[in-house]
Amino acid sequence: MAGELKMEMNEFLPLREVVFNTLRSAILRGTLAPGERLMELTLADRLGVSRTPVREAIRMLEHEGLVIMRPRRGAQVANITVQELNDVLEVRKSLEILAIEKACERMPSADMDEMERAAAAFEELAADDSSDLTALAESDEAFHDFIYRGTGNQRLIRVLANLREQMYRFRVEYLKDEDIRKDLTAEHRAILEAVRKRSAAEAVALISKHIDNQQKAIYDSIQNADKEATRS
Amino acid sequence: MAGELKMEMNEFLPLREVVFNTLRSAILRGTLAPGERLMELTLADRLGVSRTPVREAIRMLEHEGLVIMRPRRGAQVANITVQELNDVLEVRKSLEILAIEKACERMPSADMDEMERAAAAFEELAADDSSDLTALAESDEAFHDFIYRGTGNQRLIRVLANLREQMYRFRVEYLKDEDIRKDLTAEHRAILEAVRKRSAAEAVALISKHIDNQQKAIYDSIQNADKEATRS
DNA sequence: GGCCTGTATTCTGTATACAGTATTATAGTG
DNA sequence: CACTATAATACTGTATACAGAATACAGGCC
Repeated sequence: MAGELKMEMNEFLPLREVVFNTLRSAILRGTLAPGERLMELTLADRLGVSRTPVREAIRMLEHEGLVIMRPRRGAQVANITVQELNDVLEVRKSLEILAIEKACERMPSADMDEMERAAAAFEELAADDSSDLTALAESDEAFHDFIYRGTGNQRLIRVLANLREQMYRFRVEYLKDEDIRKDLTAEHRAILEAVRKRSAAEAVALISKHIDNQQKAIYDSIQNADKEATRS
Repeated sequence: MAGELKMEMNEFLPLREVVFNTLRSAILRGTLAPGERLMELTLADRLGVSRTPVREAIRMLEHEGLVIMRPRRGAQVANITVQELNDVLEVRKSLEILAIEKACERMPSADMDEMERAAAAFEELAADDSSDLTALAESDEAFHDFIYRGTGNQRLIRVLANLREQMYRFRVEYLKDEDIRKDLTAEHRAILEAVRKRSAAEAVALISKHIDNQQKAIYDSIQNADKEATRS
């Protein structure tokens, strides 16, 4: 917890964004553990900025659901419960289905070619055992972003992006397994084909399966984590 | 636009909340017009507070979608386009359907009795021509809140509440028509019965209709508003 | 020994000050 | 008269200061 917070420098971004990104990735990679208190002055000192941008960054994190705030008591890293995970996944599944339906209707054919390239890029990374899991996760997200964007619904894009963030902490876990990675590439291919055919029914079935698999993988990884925690 | 911003005083609420509520209702009731710039110092002076809580309140409004911010240029009251309204309603309909399904599964019978009372309260207000439309709108929302809560999904509750907020500016309009009010009470009754029977399919059909009607009513009221604007 | 109370300390909430960027107004030039 | 350059202004972004609430700890009391 005395982990080194390295500012993700970027000359021309507002400080609050830089602080936000820094804290966010610290939470997601566990440098800031769930339940840990986030004190404005401490963080400000450690990051070499004043309290103001830290404060604003913490408020942004609260909206992402990564931090919870209690009035006059400050913020602490959110401790995601299984219940909350279920809640998020329930909403997310419903919206992923909406998204793929609308994408089947509305996505321009040209964008499908780009989507294909995204799928190919993911496959390449997934096949390489040595590749960085974070990069792999980002590539997976890039693929799904094409579906989101295909809906042409800005609000839907925003809500889905936010819901996905809630699960960042688990996303890397389920990519470790090589079998899962293989399944994922196959699923991506199938989804892509369904969208190309503009067959909403088929695409919905596929994406439902895709989410269910992901959900199951996350639960498994939580189980394992619990077991390990018990052992030690 | 030099409208009087009266602070909604509340001794023990943080100032940012008070400012947030004040600005929010000013936007929703049109005291602050769409497109109008929100300048921190000006607002702070007018409300008799410093820039800090104003700043935080504006950030909160941004998340509600009532305000848009451009870096280094400040904030202005969001100008909702028909496109955005469509986007919100598309997402909202999908989640209202999810909500009623889950409510049919999960709502405790005891809560259904409370829901019935909420429906009755709405009917009473709706029947009285002289009643306050804002109060009526709130009563309508209270009814729907029971559905949301019946899902037991905290995240779903939050997302739906936020989406509903986006349409506050229009909500009063479509309650003015007495025929619509009558339809609404009938629809509420029917929904309630379907939930009591735990008949998800029926309830979904009803709520879809309910949302579609609302959507149509809002479009009509926009049309009328546009016509009036053209006339003058 | 356990509980309560008073005090010290730490932290948030709010106000204010300062710096630097956008925007607007003004003057000068072709 | 238009158009550019420059200066003034107005605002946000960031830092800092101050006040009061929450917490922790110590000492007294039962």
